[in-house]
Amino acid sequence: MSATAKKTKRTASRASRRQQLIDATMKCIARKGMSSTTLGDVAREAGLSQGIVNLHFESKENLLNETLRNIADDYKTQFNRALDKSGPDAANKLHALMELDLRPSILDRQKLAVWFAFWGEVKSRPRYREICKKSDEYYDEVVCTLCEEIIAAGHYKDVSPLAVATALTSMTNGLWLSYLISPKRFDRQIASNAVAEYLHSIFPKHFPL
Amino acid sequence: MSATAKKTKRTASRASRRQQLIDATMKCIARKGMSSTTLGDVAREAGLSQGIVNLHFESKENLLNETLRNIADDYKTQFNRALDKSGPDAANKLHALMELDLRPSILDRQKLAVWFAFWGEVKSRPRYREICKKSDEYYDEVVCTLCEEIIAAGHYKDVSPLAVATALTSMTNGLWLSYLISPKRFDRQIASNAVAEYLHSIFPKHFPL
Amino acid sequence: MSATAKKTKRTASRASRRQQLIDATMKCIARKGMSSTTLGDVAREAGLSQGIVNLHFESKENLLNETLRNIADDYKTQFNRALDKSGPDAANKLHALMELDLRPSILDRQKLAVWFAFWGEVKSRPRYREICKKSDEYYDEVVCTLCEEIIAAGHYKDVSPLAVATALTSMTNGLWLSYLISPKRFDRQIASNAVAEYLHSIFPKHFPL
Amino acid sequence: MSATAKKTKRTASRASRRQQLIDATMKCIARKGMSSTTLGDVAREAGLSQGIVNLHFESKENLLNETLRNIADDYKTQFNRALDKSGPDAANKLHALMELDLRPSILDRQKLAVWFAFWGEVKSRPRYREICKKSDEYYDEVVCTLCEEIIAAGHYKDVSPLAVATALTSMTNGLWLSYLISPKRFDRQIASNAVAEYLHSIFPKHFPL
DNA sequence: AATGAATGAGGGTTCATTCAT
DNA sequence: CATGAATGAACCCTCATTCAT
Repeated sequence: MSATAKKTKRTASRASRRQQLIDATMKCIARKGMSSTTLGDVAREAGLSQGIVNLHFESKENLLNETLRNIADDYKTQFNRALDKSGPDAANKLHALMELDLRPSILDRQKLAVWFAFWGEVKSRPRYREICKKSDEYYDEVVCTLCEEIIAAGHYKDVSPLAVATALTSMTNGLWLSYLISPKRFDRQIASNAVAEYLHSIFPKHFPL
Repeated sequence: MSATAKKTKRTASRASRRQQLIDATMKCIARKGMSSTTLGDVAREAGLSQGIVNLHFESKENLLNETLRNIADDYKTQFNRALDKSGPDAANKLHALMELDLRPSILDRQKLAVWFAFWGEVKSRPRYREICKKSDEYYDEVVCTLCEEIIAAGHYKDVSPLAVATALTSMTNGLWLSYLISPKRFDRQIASNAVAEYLHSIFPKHFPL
Repeated sequence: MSATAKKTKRTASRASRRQQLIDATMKCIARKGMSSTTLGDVAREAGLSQGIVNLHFESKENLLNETLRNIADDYKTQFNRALDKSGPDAANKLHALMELDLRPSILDRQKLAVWFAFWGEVKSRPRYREICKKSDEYYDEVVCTLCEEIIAAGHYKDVSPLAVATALTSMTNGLWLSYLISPKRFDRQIASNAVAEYLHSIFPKHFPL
Repeated sequence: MSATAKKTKRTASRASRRQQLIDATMKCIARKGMSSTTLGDVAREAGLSQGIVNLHFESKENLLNETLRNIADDYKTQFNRALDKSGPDAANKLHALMELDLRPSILDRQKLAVWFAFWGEVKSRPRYREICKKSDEYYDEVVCTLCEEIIAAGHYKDVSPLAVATALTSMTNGLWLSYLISPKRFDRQIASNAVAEYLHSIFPKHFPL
């Protein structure tokens, strides 16, 4: 085996070990909450030894930052894939993005617990905000642009693309919260209807019932 | 001073000390985050001594529960007041409730930080859910009922009250999150417009632009 | 009421309050152990308020010293009474003293728990030793003198009064320990027999079976 | 080094660290008393760090239980060795056991302080009783059986083996207390004589002066 | 790279003591 | 004399971090 190959393998191994630890972190946060999650818990969940997190992440703070980055990247990937897979039509794309947020791979209680765990600390930890800032702005821009296109195409009067984008984004975030807090009362169909009804009432031509 | 007066005073004093500690707790959570808030921080914030929290709340867990209950009661009071103050008209009431959630006394970054701090742990601490459950159901019912009344009054077809209520509640919750995460990008006017636009498009007769 | 009467009454009241607190202390030590007994426990047991012990005893250390002194005085009183009540005969007196240690007023698990609680700390708290020293020496001397008288009266050969006194005192102390540790296995009759058999075997003429 | 050897070494090391901490605990109890012994004291005495006790014993309670078990095991070992080393003769064995309790390795003020520290709390901590129960019953049985054998062999009339066993066990326990409380007044020779004299007077044929 | 024993700072909590009432 | 709220030192315990293996 060449030195390069070796190095490659070591690197790969290192990356997968980091991912393994991040996965364990998310499981722990979902199960025990952020404030009760210890590095020992994470190591145990990963089936590894006590000191392993510091070995791979230097500090707990860093592990948490990377965990947030990981979940944010995960979302971004799905967001872009949803955008790509849907046809070129703006309404189609917008609908796909809204539905994405209700898909089981996103509307997943474990993942939501992690998101809200970070949001719960975001005011006191600006770093968390920084990690998500760019993507958040990107999502807003995409949604806003789509709205603009639809408004232009449909000649909708008195409709502010920014207001609609704000409403849509807020709505899905709020639905996440509902599902996180009371999963039993939550009904994915009703949530979907709520979004659909909203889109229909704002853009009736593009979103027929 | 009579015995009754004494007792009343002692009781009042005890209650106010508890409130003082709860206020300090909220400030700390907002400033340092839930996972970094220690009882020492709370005591210092309140200008009192180390052991004071355990003296009045027995445990940190209990302090946190009471803090959540306090902020939930605070919201409930404002909710009911908004309901009472607005006229008897359902649309009026609904509008008042939506505006309430954007009023500075509610859309306050410190309070939101506290709300989200608790929501961030709600999955792993069912107690938090229990504390809010009843009020949450009450709010949902009120909003849903108002929607039903408006739908009946306006003969709106194809509008599900539950879907609208869900959309509205989710929207304000989502707006809270936006404001918490990026207060600078948040624009209260746009938020207000987003809600108004939605209400107008769903119930045009009741919510003219 | 005259000033003197008042003073007398206050003094008496003060003494009885101290006794009340000492009694509460003994109950607590018996129930919870010395290391878990707090001044709060004592005050609660006495049905009084938190700060009461410091008011009457200045410090916990002082309360414990006085408690030991109290239980020691109590024993001394009973010891002397037993000595007085029994006839003038030395064997009679010796027998009375031995039986005293098995009487329910002495062989009482609560009292024993207190004695042993203090003995358990005696090595590290010389003050406890000092409190009991004089009486202990007095008891030893009395028992030893009685043995000497009996030996002289019975012309017992090869019997050391000091050794017998030591054996007797140790025996009753050891029986106390047995009763404290395993009250169910302890049989007062067997204990009594053990002492009687010993006395008989050493001083057969004075202690017939 | 093989995996087995490693494991063995790790295990051994772990066991010796526990023993080191137990030894430190006994020293602290003897020096400061049970109620003043803190985990910090124990760690300092062992020359290790604060958290070390919880690392190896989980809790203070557990450390104390293990300390008692350790001292009880230590005694049991010496008891059985004394039994084995003495000849097959019952009187010999009984004498060996009595002498054992006066040997410096047992009649050691530090060890006695530990024993009495636990006995001082035994009423409120049934666990302590449970830890010693089996051995205590074993000792009683052994001593009682030896007495029976001697009684049978010597045709001693009117001698209850249980009473003698009780007397003997109590006596040594009582002697321990004397030594603990007033080591200066205690005379090992007198103690030994007291026991010898008793054995002689009860079983004259088997224990000549 | 990985382990896990060890560290020690800092957490929640207890409690002897003080003090205003 | 008595109360009980308040204090703050010190306790037990946890846990992020280090380090020898």
